[in-house]
Amino acid sequence: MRYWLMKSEPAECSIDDLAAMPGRRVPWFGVRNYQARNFMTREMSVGDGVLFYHSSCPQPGIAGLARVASEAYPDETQFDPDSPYFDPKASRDAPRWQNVDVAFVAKTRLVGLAELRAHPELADLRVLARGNRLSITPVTNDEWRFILCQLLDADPDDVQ
DNA sequence: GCCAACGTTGGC
DNA sequence: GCCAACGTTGGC
Repeated sequence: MRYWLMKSEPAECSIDDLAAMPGRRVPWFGVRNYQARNFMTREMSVGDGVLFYHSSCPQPGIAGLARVASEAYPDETQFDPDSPYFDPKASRDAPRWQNVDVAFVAKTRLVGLAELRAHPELADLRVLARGNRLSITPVTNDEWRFILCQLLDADPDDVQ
């Protein structure tokens, strides 16, 4: 079981939008970065924990919890000429881009960037690294546990 | 709107 | 394979 932080622009798909989806899940389409894609195809497993992060918005930060709900499979939008994510170099026979499904777990309070940066325990959180632009980043067990405790207002030592 | 940082492209 | 130019990301 691993943990991930996945960025979504709330104007595209907010945590509330995810909660309102049929089945409360959505294909994580539109990833067009090889490193992020490889996380989905090579390192994610069904059931992995996801920090749902709102980016490019007035209040960037963690907005909820989700779960990886499928193996990776070809991202439909790469084949659709009308999609902004269309990739003319992709074909059904040779897809370039993949996505997993992500399922809603909970909406949380907004944990903003300033708050995340204020905790020394999160000094190495990938999404906080200078110049980071990856839309999917790994989260360590300790980081996951610490952030959950922040959300639950609990002491990390009391939670396993 | 600015701009730092990074990924991708394409000429050589 | 190098690297300059360009496009994109994303916080501020």
